[in-house]
Amino acid sequence: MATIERNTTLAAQIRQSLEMQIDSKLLQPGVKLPSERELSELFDTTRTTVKEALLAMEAEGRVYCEDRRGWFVAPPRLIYNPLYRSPFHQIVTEQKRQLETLVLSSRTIVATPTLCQELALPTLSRVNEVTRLRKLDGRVVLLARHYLKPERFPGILEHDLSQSLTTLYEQQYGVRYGRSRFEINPTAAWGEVAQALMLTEGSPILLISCVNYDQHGEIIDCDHEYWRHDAVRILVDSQELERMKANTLL
Amino acid sequence: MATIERNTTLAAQIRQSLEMQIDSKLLQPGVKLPSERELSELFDTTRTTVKEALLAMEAEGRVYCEDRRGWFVAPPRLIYNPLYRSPFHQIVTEQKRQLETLVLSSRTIVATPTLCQELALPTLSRVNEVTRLRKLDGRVVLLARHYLKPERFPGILEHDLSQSLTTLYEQQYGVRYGRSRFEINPTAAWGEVAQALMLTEGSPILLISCVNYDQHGEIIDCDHEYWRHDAVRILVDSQELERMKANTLL
DNA sequence: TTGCTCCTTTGGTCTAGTCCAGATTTGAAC
DNA sequence: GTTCAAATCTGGACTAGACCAAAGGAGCAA
Repeated sequence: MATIERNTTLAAQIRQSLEMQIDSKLLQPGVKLPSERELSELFDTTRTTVKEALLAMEAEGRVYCEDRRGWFVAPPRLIYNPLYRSPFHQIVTEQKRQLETLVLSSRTIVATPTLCQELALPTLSRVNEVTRLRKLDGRVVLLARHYLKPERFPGILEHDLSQSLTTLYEQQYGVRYGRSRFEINPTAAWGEVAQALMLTEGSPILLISCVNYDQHGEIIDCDHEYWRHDAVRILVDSQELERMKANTLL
Repeated sequence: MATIERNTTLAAQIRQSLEMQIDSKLLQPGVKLPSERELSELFDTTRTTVKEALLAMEAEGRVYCEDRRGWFVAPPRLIYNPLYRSPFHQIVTEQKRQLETLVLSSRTIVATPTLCQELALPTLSRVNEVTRLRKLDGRVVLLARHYLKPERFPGILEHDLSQSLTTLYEQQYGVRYGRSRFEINPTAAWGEVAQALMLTEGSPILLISCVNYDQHGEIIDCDHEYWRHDAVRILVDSQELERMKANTLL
């Protein structure tokens, strides 16, 4: 009766073996695994097969890979509610994690057609773009690009953009978040995004696009958030919106 | 127009080449690509390299693979709002797509610890499990498992479960959806899930877990939805909740 | 038509390498 | 200590195959 159908493939055995090590805490989150070459010797096989096992574990979010640096045990996912527009720093610290923000660039650009549509702008409008890289407990997990209307936030690019934009909006411009809208797309990382997230070109990522409105229902800005897919779990509760609204009205 | 950028890698060239064919509509959504062997001959390379290109395109949602059947051009994603609990059939037809539902199993089981927590049940409770496979324009895209409290829906397993559960709840039991809560996890497909979705073990998928409440705030049921990641785009608008609530109150 | 085999095609799994580019480390010069 | 170049280590890209299992089609029989 208790015929445990052994997963026959070699890659599956490697996977099980590594998972046991992780589950038993012998391999702690963030710790580097032995190199693909070492693992292939250890399991008496080739790099190809080891890689296959690692890719499947990566898809599940058990391990992650940093380009040419190695494979690591994945920490627990950050729980994230894109509707809940509180300062990101707060979300992170509430979960007892540590956040680090790097401003990669901030400039004024001509909006792409997609952007014009998202921000309800006429074609060839200029927008401010702020690109920031976020690290969770020292690990790069998110590349966020914010796009804002220049006339709405004059001179914002002169401020320190490594702090919370939410706070900056409110304190410097008296703008507060109201409702918002978001979209989630599982997609692949290319070019700058892949580089910044230390991913190989074509790796699967999660793209979260938010459009945010102020207390008067006017569009404030939008974000394109490129997440390492193993680093996040999206959670949305329709009841939480009640609380949010209460806060906004205060 | 069609500028072939000199992306260095061979896999990137194959990708660009295939993408051009798709973009130019020479390869229509749902059409089968030549086999990996044929492509490797065509591009004068090996299956390994062709596969690398295809995997990257799959991650992006441009193509998809069905286990031992071949590679196909991916149709547009279904836009889906997990908070908006209208009959799934309706969501699909509104987007001019065709839905097919197969009931894979319906039975009473002992709830797993996770399930007990989600449904706020005491340990070792029994729940009804309904497993359904959904096809979009003939293609398998979603495996959904519904878990419901038996005492809440006596004899429900005797009904035709290929129709809308929302409608069945309302018409047979007078239960209507109120608020809900959902979670999105990018993860990997194993065992039955992989088989049902015609995926290879360890392929990346999207797991959407919903907990649904009735008009009185009592838990009705929960779903575990295993989506082919290329088939769906999640869209949530906090304003839409206003409309929803208005509907519920009527 | 229905059911059944058998064969072909397909991707899945795996071997055993090679060469390359970027990241890291090491160690010597300053 | 600091700086910088060289050596080493890592995964990325790629070759050229092999065998396997499942899907699908062809053809035959009831």
